[in-house]
Amino acid sequence: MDRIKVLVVDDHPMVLEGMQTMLSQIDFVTVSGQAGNAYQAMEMIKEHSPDIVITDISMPEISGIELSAKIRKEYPAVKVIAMSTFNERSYISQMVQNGALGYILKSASREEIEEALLTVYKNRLYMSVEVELSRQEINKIPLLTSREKEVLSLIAEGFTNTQIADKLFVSAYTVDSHRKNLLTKFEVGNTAGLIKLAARYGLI
Amino acid sequence: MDRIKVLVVDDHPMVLEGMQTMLSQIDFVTVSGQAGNAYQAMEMIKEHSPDIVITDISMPEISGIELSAKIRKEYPAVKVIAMSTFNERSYISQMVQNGALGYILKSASREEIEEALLTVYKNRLYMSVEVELSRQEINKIPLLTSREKEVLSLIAEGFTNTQIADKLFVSAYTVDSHRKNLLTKFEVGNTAGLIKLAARYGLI
DNA sequence: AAAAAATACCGCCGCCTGGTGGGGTTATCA
DNA sequence: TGATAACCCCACCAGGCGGCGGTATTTTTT
Repeated sequence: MDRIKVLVVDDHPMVLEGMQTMLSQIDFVTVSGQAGNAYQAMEMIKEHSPDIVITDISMPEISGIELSAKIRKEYPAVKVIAMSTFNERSYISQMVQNGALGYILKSASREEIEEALLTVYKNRLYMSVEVELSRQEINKIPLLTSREKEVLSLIAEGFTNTQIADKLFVSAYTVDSHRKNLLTKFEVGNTAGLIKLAARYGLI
Repeated sequence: MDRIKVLVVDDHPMVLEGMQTMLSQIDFVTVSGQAGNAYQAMEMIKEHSPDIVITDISMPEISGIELSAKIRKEYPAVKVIAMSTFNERSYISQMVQNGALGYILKSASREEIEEALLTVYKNRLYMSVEVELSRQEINKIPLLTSREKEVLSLIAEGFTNTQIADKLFVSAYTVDSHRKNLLTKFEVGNTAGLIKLAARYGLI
């Protein structure tokens, strides 16, 4: 097998250097270059035609998501692995929709990067374990009605049942019912637990 | 001037490698080692006695904050620079309280790391520009006593005053007092607002 | 000695929690 | 087409506990 040519894209120099070092320790990989933004990345692809592009998601100007779409359009043979921190899980589906074949976290070990590269090279989907785990957690996020979302936001802002009732022109009992349904859906026993989960899921 | 001996601590191998590479490009720096956790870090300090330790904040088991406190206690001559991602700014005040002299983000450039090292080496405080900008928000984070942090965590997990009292072997009245102090310190009117702010500040 | 933290207590008001059910809309199917 | 189910929004009640205003002692820290 030929060595896999990899291009790394990230606006953080530290990550760029770290990835470069880690990739150079893998014997079947040749790093064909580094790019600090999407423009540089497109140029490097044109010049070096890498097999795989590993790109950060959140970058100024053009995001990794847009870059991925651009690559798929102009260079469909080039495979994309998306990379992010723990806190950007919500982008996973967007990346996959835009043609990314892999998804890893910046905390990935050398072994994991190796596996991701090999899997994606064979044109198969790779998801890091942590991502997969958090995907299940995402599926645990209850489906809320629009009214429930409304009430949840107001509770989070510290309003009481009565105040919320006044704002929504309904009885305080009604607000209370919504609150209770929220507690049931989130499987928590009181407001504190509710707000904590809502914050974790990015709902407030 | 002798070369500054630097130890890097981070549980993400990619950051470790990246920082190592970037530091090796600075002529007045010698990297005296890498550590993947706080235990390794303490051993390396004992062995190599570095001038400066650059440590990640959020690490499993022992956090960078605790590590910083430990270093100040056992090796007061060793200076600490804290490092985090964008999303963990709330820890800055805690780090400074625990003896860190500098604070940089993982997106720092080589030049910025250089400046941070030189400043801290002279025993002066260094804050990266991005951090400085958000410091005003950080100053709003109330200083909590250890007991208050404990109670806050338990409230966030959904326990009632009585349950918390049982866990801490104190009266429910006491727990209530702590709760009231928390509400006052956070300037909120009820538990919902308390948990929301605590979550935003990364305290729970 | 002074300040801060942790502890403990009282009483009132009302929000919060647990349980129950009615009216309206939509979807599906016999 | 009428029946049934599912879901949402709304409403009510009883009781417990939280929210909130105090006061005060003991322990620890500075």
